Amino acid sequence: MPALKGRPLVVLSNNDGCAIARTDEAKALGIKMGAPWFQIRHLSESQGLMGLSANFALYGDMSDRMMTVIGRFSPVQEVYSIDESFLDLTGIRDDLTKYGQQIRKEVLRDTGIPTCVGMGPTKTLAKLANHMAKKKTDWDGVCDLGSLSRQELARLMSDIEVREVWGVGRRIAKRLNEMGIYSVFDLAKLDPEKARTEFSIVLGKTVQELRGIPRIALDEMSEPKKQIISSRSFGLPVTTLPQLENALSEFIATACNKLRRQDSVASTLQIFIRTSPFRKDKQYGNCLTVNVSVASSDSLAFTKVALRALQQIFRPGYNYAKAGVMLMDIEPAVGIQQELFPVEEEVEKRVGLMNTLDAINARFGRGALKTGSIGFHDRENWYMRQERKTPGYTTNWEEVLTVRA
DNA sequence: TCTGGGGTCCTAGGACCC
DNA sequence: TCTGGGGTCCTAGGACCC
Repeated sequence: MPALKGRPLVVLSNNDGCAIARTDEAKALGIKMGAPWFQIRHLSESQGLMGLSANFALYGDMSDRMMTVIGRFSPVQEVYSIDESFLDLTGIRDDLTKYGQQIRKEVLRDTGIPTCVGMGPTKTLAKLANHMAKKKTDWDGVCDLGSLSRQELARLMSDIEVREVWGVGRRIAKRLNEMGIYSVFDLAKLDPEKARTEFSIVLGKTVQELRGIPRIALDEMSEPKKQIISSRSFGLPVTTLPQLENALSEFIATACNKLRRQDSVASTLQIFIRTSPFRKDKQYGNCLTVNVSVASSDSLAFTKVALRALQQIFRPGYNYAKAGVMLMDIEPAVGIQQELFPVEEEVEKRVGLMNTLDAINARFGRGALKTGSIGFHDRENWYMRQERKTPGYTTNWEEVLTVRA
């Protein structure tokens, strides 16, 4: 939102629970990643802090647009996350720093999104370069490590904490610190073999990547998911079985839709329910994993299984705070049932039914057509709170951005 | 009152096999 | 008294990512 530029602002998680994205201005107020909104809300009066509910449909759409623009700059692109993408720039003859500037310019022009570009001989170094591009305000958002001298690179790497390296999390950073390794440069000097034996294969690769030896391949094709999760924290405590049935049915619908979109079937379902670990109430949580005899992506079949499983683990007398489903043992849909089993008319009908369901929901909006177990009422009782949501400027006809001349 | 959601990879250890 | 060796598969849990 260009109009909000310069304001301290955070994007809030589901239920407006905690801050999951912060502008520099918000960071300057000392707001940590994951800070609960109720603890920082007072800053809205005193410091002009804004908190906005997450609007993932909008972010997903803007991300697609941005990735399309970036993809114009290389035949080989890996979309790594909602806001990051790797490009193979092998063979680019132009000055890479200028090339990076061009990428930034076009993304800004076509989507309004400000970006930074980092270049290096490995993915880990490119990520590091991107980090530098963000931090060094006089670099205009682009950093090509190849344009730096060895000494310059060493000096810059010495100034960055090892925790910033891609693949080094809190735990590993702590252990590295205990060995006297504090900066990125320290880590790059570590013997990769030692990193491998004393930590893990993964860290061994990371060290080699920091030394400029590619060990993490560029994944062009996004692989189909191996597990699909749909879960939510509830807006209010949930106590009854019917409410949980509604919620689980909706999660199944979401998860199975994702499964069908990647042309897969699953043969294992896990469901879970739990109370809030943050409350002083008596606690209960449980999960149940069920193998189904025939792998499918049938929402109705999975709903049945989920509701039966729920009956087994549900205990009355608790304030449930979260529930979810996970689909596992996922494989491609093609040829499984058809080859191993005679195609039953019933199965074919079901596949047709699911296709129709998806088509209707794509056209008339999510939830236009749904199973009876999801229900029409009670949703307010558990569905997430989103009191501070921005309009779906590009994803909802009612909320399309209009410009007045 | 109020604390997110969705993923991946790797490893160790147990079950089981011949 | 002595009690093999080598392998695979599965699962739970830990670590990381955004």
